[in-house]
Amino acid sequence: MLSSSSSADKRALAKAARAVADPIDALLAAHGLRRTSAARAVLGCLLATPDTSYTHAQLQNAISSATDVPLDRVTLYRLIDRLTQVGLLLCRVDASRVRRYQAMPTSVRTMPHFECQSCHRDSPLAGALQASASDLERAAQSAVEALQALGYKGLSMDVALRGVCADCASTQGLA
Amino acid sequence: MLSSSSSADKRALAKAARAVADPIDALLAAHGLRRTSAARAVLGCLLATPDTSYTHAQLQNAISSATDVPLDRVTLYRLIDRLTQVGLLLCRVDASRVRRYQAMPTSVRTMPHFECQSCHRDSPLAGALQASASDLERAAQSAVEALQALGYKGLSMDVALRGVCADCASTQGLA
DNA sequence: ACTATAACGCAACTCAGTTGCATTAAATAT
DNA sequence: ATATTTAATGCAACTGAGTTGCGTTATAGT
Repeated sequence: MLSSSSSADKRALAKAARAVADPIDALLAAHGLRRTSAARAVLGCLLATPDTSYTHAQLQNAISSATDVPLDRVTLYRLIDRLTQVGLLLCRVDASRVRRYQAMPTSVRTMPHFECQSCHRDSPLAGALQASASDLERAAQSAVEALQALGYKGLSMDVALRGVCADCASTQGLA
Repeated sequence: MLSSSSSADKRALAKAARAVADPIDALLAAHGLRRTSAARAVLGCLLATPDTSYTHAQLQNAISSATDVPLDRVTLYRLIDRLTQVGLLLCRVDASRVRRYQAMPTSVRTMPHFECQSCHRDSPLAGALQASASDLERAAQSAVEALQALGYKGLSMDVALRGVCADCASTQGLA
């Protein structure tokens, strides 16, 4: 009965309450991670800006300016690793070889992009390609669903076109 | 007439003959690059193994063991850059942040692959995903054609799925 | 053959990410 | 509630891929 609950019970209840109250704490607990201030800060920052990816440096900067205590470079690297391994974060390597992290998207959004091998610009595919892009997206969706049926978790798809853009192709000696 | 041809003419003819005789020399010349032994070696190696990508280290190793004179690290980096910029090579960054180079494919083959964020395995999508994969391929093909119509050259598409594979998902505390 | 310049080779450097180890703080057991 | 266990932190030193500067060599055009 309630009146006889021990202080241990009270603490457990308080913890559970906090975990339920804060969705971030709940997520951390659900994935077997400790609820540290650093983890809360990082996950909070990334969940607040879905579809936005940060490099390690950008993330460290964002955290440091938001909180008073800046967290260590290496600690952040390891924290990110943990969050990624349990499927809370999505990590990809961009064209300039740096990793970019973002909150794992809930729905599968595919934004095909083009990387020029000559000028190294990375542009989203839009305009004339809208039609093909939505075809791609539909195909991607069914691929993802197939994988989910196999037990895969936290799936995300990335479609990259590479080549030489029209600008670079015309200003170069090309075959 | 032939009997009056200067030595300069002879050399020019010899060059032209060699360029025609050797498709690699022809490619280099057509893209405004000098026909050096290093360029011939690299392009030859990559054209001999289409759909196979090499890291810088693998390429340097392959060249060095094939020829007697090993070429400099930096020289190889710059050579690769040139070949890529003119559209002869395709460059992509793999999951472990290293660049992989291969001869620019002639047709658009899309081989969707999956990168597990936990075990970091990179596996081609096959089996149950064959259907979705071919859908993807068809959609990719039309996107590429649209870009080609806009003047883009040497196009290639890369479809990457990321997430946590079934193995990792089951052996982890997951939500 | 002569010259201009692209390509080469070496040394030193940068940048993203990693490893080892001692210390601190969550989570769990007493 | 305190003790214990173990995950997470912070620091320093390291690694590995790729880059920059610069003097030298070899190719392309005269």
